[in-house]
Amino acid sequence: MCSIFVQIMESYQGDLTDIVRASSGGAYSSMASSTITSSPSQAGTNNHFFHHHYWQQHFSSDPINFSSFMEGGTNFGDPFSNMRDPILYDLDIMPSSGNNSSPYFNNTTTTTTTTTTSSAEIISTSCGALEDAAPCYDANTNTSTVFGHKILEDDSIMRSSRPNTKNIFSNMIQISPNAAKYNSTSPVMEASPRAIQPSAVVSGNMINATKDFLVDNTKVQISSPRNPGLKRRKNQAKRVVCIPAPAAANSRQTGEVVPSDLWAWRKYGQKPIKGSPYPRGYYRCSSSKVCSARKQVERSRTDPNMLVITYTSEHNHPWPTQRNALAGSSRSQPSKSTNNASTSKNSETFHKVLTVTKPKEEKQECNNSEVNVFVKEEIEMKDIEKQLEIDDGELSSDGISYKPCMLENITSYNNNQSHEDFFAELGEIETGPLNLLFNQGFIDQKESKALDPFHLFDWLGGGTNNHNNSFEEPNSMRML
DNA sequence: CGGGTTTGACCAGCGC
DNA sequence: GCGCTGGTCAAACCCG
Repeated sequence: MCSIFVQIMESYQGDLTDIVRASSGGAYSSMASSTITSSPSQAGTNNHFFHHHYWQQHFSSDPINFSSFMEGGTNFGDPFSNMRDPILYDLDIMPSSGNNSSPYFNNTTTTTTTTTTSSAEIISTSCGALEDAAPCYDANTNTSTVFGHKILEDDSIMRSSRPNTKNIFSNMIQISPNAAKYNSTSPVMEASPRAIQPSAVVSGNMINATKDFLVDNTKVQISSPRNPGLKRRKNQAKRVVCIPAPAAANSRQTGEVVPSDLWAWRKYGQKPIKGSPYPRGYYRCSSSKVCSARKQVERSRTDPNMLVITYTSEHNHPWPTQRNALAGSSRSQPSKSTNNASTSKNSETFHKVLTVTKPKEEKQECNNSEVNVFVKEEIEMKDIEKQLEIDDGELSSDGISYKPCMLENITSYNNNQSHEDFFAELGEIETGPLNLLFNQGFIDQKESKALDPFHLFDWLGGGTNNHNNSFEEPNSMRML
């Protein structure tokens, strides 16, 4: 079972164990737990259905999206940084014609926001979400799936805009507490790794941000090394991806096996972590010297078969368009053995769980049988936590722990609409992240597929580049 | 030679 | 204030 968890929590300390709370219970994750563990048949069925149809509809005609998703779904890259997770695409805002007409995206680039949101704002807007939308109550499971919407609302605070709330996925990936960083009107485009502040800008926002960065690169501010401000990124937004560890076929003797992605990473450190027999590797983006993106790779303490990849900050540049930009990553690429059992397993189903996890609670590790892939979005949530503690009695039952929106809404679709309707809507999001990128001026969208400017076919097709020719599609991909 | 990794040292945040 | 811990630096080295 492949599960993707998107979580928001405070000051994540880099241990995946916080994440898994969502799947195994806890005061703040009972809803998520109910879906993952208490309703496996339903979830599995729905997700299998979703997976199968989604792949067929979404990727069969779009190799770029396909490849990007392959990275996220099976090759375990970092599609979550700059590429919108196709599953999380907002069905309403994604322009079918690729004209970037979405007001949502426009808002992300024109709204100046703050990076902090008071608990009152969060809670009140959450209530607003409940009242206004409350679209996802599932009588069968006695759960409400408003968290995605909550995030939407939270996010909308920062955007001074409220997207259409029809879509269930629209907000899961739009967690952008620092979206304003990339605002073209921002006085300074913080681009230095030493100067940049944490950002959870993701996907579409990032694409826009990339544009802004390119257009307005005079705003780039490069600070001197040894900027003390980055030593501890307490407020850093992080995403944690837990994946099955690829086989160590081409790992170096002492190196960790780091799954490939479309970004070029350079390892700059490795540290033994207290309490863990496995070291943590530190990587930074090597595509751009001013890119602040970093990731940490370590093995799960309790399940060495799982890799925990923590992404920090965001890329401030497009995907590397030159193969040589990926050259360095070849040394740490997984071998063709990525098509192992667990990988194939991952592709069978999808779960997406968006939940709030109370930090520093008892931790649990990835459970390979339950969770193979999950993503956690983190933002500074101290205020939220405070409010949660205050309102624990009320919110723990229906306000904080949120059942996975995707599953619930799929269920809703199952009940109220045909699958075809649901996935027909998904089909509207066929314009993938790269297309968005193209829409931002990189290339004409209509030509994107033919031109394959990112050489994704080469990467996926076993070309000479050793970065991705190690990729072998999992069984589930062969359905296509 | 240019890119990567390795690894010890340094530094800052945090808890006591 | 001190020690622990984690994140980063940078020199040395490796690899294609």
